[in-house]
Amino acid sequence: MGRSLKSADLATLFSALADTTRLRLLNLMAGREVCVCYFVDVLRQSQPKISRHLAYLRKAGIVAARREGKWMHYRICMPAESGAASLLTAVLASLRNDRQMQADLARLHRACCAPQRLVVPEGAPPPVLLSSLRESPSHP
Amino acid sequence: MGRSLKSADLATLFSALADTTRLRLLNLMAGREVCVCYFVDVLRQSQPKISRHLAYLRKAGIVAARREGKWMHYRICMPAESGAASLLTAVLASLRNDRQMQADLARLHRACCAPQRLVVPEGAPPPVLLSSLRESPSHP
DNA sequence: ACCTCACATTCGCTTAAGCAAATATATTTT
DNA sequence: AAAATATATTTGCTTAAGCGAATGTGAGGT
Repeated sequence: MGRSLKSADLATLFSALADTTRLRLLNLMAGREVCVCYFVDVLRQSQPKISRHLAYLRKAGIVAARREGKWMHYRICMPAESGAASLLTAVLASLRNDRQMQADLARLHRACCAPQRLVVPEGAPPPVLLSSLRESPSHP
Repeated sequence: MGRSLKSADLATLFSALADTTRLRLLNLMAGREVCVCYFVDVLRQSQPKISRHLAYLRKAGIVAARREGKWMHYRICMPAESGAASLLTAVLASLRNDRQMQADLARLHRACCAPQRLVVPEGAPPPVLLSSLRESPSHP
């Protein structure tokens, strides 16, 4: 289990969660690894905006990135601190009750399974359920 | 049970939690009603600063106030929305693992039980465990 | 080498948060 | 009614967040 909680860490975690776009991104990443182009397609927001929020999450240490050729895959990276980790888990559970979050997930699944309706670039690697992968969080 | 979650509400909740001073205040209010003068004494921060953060929590709807003569008592007011409520409960549980939060509670108990060491005004009503009280949240 | 694609970062701007210091308000005391 | 007490709000300032628009970067394709 992780070190004892520092309240400053908790405040930082909550700052990272205090934005609807970032919550939507985390919701899409719950249990899977997602390529940036899917975020842009599903949330219908500009690519720089998505990238900025992903960078924010990365700096907060709750998301990790993996490069695969031209594509960048993001996934949730559970905080080492156990209290923070269980909180984040509770947050992800709460998100599942939100209408918009459910709609986002539906849109993500449509993007993966109905290639003809894609705005996503051809050949983009679809989201993959988390199982493999054993890398350290990227801190650029 | 509360209405279905709106992600905007969640982001607002996290904004309210994204500050160490406010987390310390919430920790002190966990399970009891506390008079402002105790916050000032325990946290050793200026009275206007404490009041500002209490106002922030009140506007976010997670804290309610009750007046008793000169004194104002604050208490946690669980959000109607069930997802937000269980999240807040999880947060309060996490706070209990924090060293500083534990020290704050110890200081609060000392302030209540050792009147000669008080910086708190004479005759200030001590924190009371939540049981009675049935008022609507104050939205000034 | 050059070009394109997928993504990241910077710039300029607007808005909000946080602070200390000062001031205002409500209630009790005298 | 005046003074004192407990708390709240305002003011002025600094810092950070969020956005769109523009620009930079790294990997593949030709």
